[in-house]
Amino acid sequence: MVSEFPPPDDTQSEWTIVGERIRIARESSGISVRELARRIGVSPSHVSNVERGLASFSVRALYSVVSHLDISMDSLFEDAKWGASQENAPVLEAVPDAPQAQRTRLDESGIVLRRGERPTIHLGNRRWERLTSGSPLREAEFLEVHYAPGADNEELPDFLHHQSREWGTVNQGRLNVQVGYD
Amino acid sequence: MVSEFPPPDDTQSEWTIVGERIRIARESSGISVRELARRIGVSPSHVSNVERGLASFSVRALYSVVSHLDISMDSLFEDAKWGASQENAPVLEAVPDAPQAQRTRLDESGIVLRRGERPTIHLGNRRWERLTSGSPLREAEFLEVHYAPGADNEELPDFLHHQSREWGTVNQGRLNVQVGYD
DNA sequence: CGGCATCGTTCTGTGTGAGAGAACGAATTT
DNA sequence: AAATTCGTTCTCTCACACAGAACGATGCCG
Repeated sequence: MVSEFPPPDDTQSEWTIVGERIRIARESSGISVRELARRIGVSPSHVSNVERGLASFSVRALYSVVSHLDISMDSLFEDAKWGASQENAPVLEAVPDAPQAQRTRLDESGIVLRRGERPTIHLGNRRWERLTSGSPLREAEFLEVHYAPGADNEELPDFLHHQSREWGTVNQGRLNVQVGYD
Repeated sequence: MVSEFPPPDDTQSEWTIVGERIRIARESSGISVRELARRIGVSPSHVSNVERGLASFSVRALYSVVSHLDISMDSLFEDAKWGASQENAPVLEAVPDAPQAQRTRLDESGIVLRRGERPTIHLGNRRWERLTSGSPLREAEFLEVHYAPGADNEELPDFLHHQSREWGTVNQGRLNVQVGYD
């Protein structure tokens, strides 16, 4: 058999790492290839091949996998192809009395946001201070919110209802929270 | 043409909502079907069909979509099939002086975690108080951490290096942070 | 008005890869 | 030594992820 040149196959590296992560997650759960296959409704051979980067899952199979292994889809693909953002992150020390040069690098990197530099939104009797730099669209936002006494969110327009999860701690005072909306 | 019985097609509902969300994200970006198709390397017709739930993306196409639209994979599938957890969430008021019955429901739901009920981990000269209930594996953790003066993380074992992102605010004192590791 | 883009959509058609299923050797267990 | 169970390695096939052309609308410009 005449073997063709191994095609550049830029997806191979991607699926290889995804497969490895699935294997890690599966073994962490302490279940076998066959058991996982049974749960997600595919053949054991297929699971085996995917985990070794020789095959790939369909979206519905992948969805089933992450559901049963209780992991997130994004965690499987994070830094798979582009990323490396986390990998070769520079090792920086954010000590308060660091040399000026390093302080600047840290500040410019967006890793550290110092008080007084916080992007702030004033909404009537509320004040929102963003505690992180970077895009507010993706990932997460981290906010410090100040409500004036008696302030409320009643007049929130509908389009500010967003699909996401929120965590919060009350540092001072007393907060009435309505969970859910109709 | 003899049309077959429409198959139960339990994936249809799933892909329908995923398609809708892609459409919303695309239109929010202000780009056309053709433009998105060009960027992710598929035909415009295919994008159109996927957005209307008549076809589905491969994993690599989907990965390309979320990369270009700057959204997360999980956001596309959240509550798509199982969930509804967010949708029909009960509307509850967590007011401090609420009737006892409602207090109990809120506490048991895991939505509210009151002070004194926090799961706490003592690690030598550090104290970690979890501010959320629920599984620490998935999603996010929200912690209040107390370091004794001079305490550090030096002796952290390797396996505690985790793939995730962390945000933090320093409420009191002075904290030396090392970003990245080798 | 005609002409030209560009929009999203509707067809028909096809190549590939997602996945099945049987059989394998190696460990365990009885 | 028979019977499980493990992960793996084959071969084969059918669905479906996609392409590509053509469609009717809409809008723009002279």
